[in-house]
Amino acid sequence: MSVENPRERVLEAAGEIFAEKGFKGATVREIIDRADVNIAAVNYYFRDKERLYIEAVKHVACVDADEHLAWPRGTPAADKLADFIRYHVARLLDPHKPAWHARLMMRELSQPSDACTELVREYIEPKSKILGGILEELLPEGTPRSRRALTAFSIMGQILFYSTHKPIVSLLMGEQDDPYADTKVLADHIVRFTLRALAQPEA
Amino acid sequence: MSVENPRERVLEAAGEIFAEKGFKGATVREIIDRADVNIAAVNYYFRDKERLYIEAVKHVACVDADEHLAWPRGTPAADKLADFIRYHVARLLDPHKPAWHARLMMRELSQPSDACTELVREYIEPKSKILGGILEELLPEGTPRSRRALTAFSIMGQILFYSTHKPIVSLLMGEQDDPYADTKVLADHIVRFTLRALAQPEA
Amino acid sequence: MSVENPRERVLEAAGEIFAEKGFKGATVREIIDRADVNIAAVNYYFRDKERLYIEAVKHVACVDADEHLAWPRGTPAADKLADFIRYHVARLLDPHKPAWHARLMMRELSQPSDACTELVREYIEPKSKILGGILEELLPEGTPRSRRALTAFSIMGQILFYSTHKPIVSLLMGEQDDPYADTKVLADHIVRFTLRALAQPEA
Amino acid sequence: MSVENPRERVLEAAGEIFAEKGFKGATVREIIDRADVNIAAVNYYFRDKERLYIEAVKHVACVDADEHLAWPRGTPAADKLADFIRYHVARLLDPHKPAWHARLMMRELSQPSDACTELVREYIEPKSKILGGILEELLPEGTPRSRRALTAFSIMGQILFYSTHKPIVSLLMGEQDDPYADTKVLADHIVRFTLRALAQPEA
DNA sequence: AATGAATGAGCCTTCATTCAT
DNA sequence: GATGAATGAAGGCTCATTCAT
Repeated sequence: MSVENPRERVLEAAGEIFAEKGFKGATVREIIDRADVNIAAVNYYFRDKERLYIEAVKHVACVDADEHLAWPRGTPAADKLADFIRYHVARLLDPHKPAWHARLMMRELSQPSDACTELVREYIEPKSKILGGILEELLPEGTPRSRRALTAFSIMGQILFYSTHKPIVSLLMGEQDDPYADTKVLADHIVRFTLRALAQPEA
Repeated sequence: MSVENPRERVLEAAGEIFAEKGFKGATVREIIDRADVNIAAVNYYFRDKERLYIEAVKHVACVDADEHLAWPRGTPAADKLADFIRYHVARLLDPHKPAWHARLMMRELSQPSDACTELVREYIEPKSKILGGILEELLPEGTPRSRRALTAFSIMGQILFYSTHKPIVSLLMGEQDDPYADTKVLADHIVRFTLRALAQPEA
Repeated sequence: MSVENPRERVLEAAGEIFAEKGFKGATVREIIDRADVNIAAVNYYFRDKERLYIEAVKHVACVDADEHLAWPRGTPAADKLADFIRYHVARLLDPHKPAWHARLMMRELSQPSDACTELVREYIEPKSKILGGILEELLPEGTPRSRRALTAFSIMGQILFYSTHKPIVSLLMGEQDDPYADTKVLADHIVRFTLRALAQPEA
Repeated sequence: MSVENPRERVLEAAGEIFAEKGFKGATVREIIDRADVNIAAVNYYFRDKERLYIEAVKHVACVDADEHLAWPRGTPAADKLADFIRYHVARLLDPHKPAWHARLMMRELSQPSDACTELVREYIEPKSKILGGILEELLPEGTPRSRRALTAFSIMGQILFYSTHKPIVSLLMGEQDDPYADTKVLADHIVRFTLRALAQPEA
C-alpha cells in the first residue's frame, strides 16, 4: 500500500475492500482511509464509486496479466498441466499472496457488472487459452471443442472450489485435516485426480 | 409468492432479493414491496434485517432438506455416485427450479454470517455424509479420511463451478455450445470424468 | 402495582414511567409491560397516549388529595408551619415513599399540558390554602396578599429545591455531608431559617 | 440566530428546542430547520443527537460563564448577598434575556446526562464558591460547612423556584399580582427574607 | 491539482395506533 | 369486554457526492 501514486493507492485499497465486503458493503470512507487520501479523491479520480469499482477490477486484471506461465519447448503436457494446477492453487490459497485479487474476481463473476467482460478478456481468457492448449495436447485427437471446455471446467472447478467455499470446507473438516494448512498436498491431489481422469483414452 | 402466510411471504421475497443483491445491497423496502406487506413487518416478525437474512437462509435449507436421496440395497456405488452428481446438477442448474436457493447459499458461504454454521449442519453435512458413504464403497479400503474428503471436494467442485461461475462460462463459451442448454450432457461429463479418476486403484 | 383493576394498574405504571422519563421518553410498551396488560389496553381505556398522561397526572392529584394535614384548634401557627414543612420534606425526600408522585408533578409544571390546570386546582391549591392560612396567623396583620404569597414561595422554594435539584446537590456536596441522608436535619434547617425570617416584624 | 458559523447556529437552535421540548421531544429535523442547515449537519458536527445535546448544554455554560460577579474590597457582606440575589433573579427572570438558557439547565439537572458533571463544574461551582464566600463572612464564625451549604440552598431555592415553577406561580396568582411583572419587588423580598433569617446570631 | 466542509437522498428502525376476532 | 397481529408515519443516522477554495 506504500505506492507513491495516490490514484493507484486508491485503486489498491478499493480492490481489497471491495473484495472483502462487496460493492455495497464497502464504503468510500473506508477506502480513502486505507489509501490515506482525501475524501474527494474517489470522485476526483474516478467520478463515481461505481467507476472506481470497475477500474479496481480492471486494475487487478492488468496487474495479474503480467505474470506469465510458460514452459520450454518439449515439456510434456502432463507436466504443464501439473504446473498449471499448482500455480493456481498457490495463487489462490497461499496465505502469503494477496488472495483478494482472486476474491474480487469471484465477486464480479457472481454478480457481473460492466467490468465483467473486460475481466474475462484480460484475465480469464489468456489463462483459459493456456489450459486449452495443454488439453489439446493431452486429449485424444478429434475431441470436440465443447468436450475440451467441459474438461477445463472440471479442472478449474476443483481448484476454485477451495477459494469459493473456504468457510464450508473449514467447517466440514474441523481444525485437524485442514486442507489449507498444506496447499501442496491439496494441489497434488487435484493433479492426480485430473491426470487419472484423462489417462484412459477409451471411455 | 402467492403464499397466504405473510411471514413466509417476507421470507421468500427476502431470500430472492438477498440472493440477487447481497445483504447490504438488498433493501427492506424492496423486500416488503415484493412480499406485499407493511414496512414494519420485517421488524415485527424478525426484529432485524440481519435476523431476517439468517432466517431466510435457514428457510431455504429447511425447504430443500425435505428432498431425499436414497437407493435400494445392493445398488452399485458407481451408480449411486452418478445419481448423486446428476441430482445436484439438476438441482443447481434446472432453469425451472428457483435458482436463488442455491445462489443464496453461495453468498452465505462466500461471506459467512451466523447462519453459516446452521446452514452447514442442516444442509451441507447430510449430503456430505451421503457422498462420503458412496466414496467409502468406491475408494480402496484403508483410504484415509482426509483423502476421501479431498475426493469429495473434487466432485463437488466440478458441480458447483457451473453454479458459481455461470457468467464466466457463458462469456467463454458463447451462445452455441452453451453448457446450460443441456444439463444432462454436463452431468454426464462430470460423471465420466469422476468415475475415470476413481477407476484406477494404483496411481 | 398489584391492583386488580387493570385500568388502575396502567395508570400507576404510566405515572411512574412518565415521571421518570417524561412524556416522549416513556413508551406505551414499557407501560403496558409493567402494568402487565395487553398492548391495546392504553388505547382501549384512554384512547390516547396523551389522554393517558393527563389521566395519570390527575390520578396522582386524586390519590394524594386524600392525605390530610390538620391540627387541633389552638395549635400555635409556628408549630403548624414546622409540621407543614416537615411533612413536605418527608413526602418529597423520604426514600421509602414513592417520590414519583411529586416528580410527575414537577415535570408537568415545567412543561405544562392540559393536565396542569386541574393539577393546580386539586393538588396545589388545597395545600397552598393551608400554608396561606398559617402565614395569615404568623405575619403581621395587614400584610398584603401578594406579600404573603411571596413568603409562601420562599418557603416552598426551599423545600422543592432539594427535589428539583437533587443531582446538583449531590454533586456539590459529595458523599459525606449528603443532605438526603438525614432529611430531619434538612427539615429542621428550613424550619429554623423560615421562622427566623418571619420573627422580626420590622425590617 | 443570525450567527454566521453554522456549527454555532445548530448549537443555538438545539439549546432552544431541547430546553423547550426535552431531549426525546426535540427532533433533529426541527433543530436543523431552525438553524437553517442541512439534515446531516448534526451528525457531521456532533456525531450524535446525544452529543449535540451535551454540547448545547456546555455551550450555554460557556457563554454564561463569561459574566463576572465581583465587588470592591470592603463591600459589606450583606450588600454582596443582596447583589448576588438580585443578579440571579434578573438573569433567570429578565424577559429580555433568552430564558431557555436557564430552562435547559433545569432540564439537565432534573434528568442528568453526561453533561451534568461538566455543567456543575463550569457553571454551578464558581457561583457556589462566591455565595459560599459571602456566607462565610455573614454567618457566625465556626459555623460548620454543612450548615453553610444548607443556608446557600435555602437562598438558591427561593430564587430558582420562580424559574422552575413559573406555570404554577402564574396559575396561583392570576394576572394581577403577577410576580414576574416586577422582578425587583421579587428580588427585594428574597433579599429581605434571607437577611432577616441570617440576622439573629443566637438560634 | 487537490482539498474538506457541507449536502440531501435514502436507509433501518421504533412507536403509537388500529381492526378483525 | 379484551386481545394481539399488523400497520404507517416519522425518527435518527449513514453515505456518496459536490462545490468553493
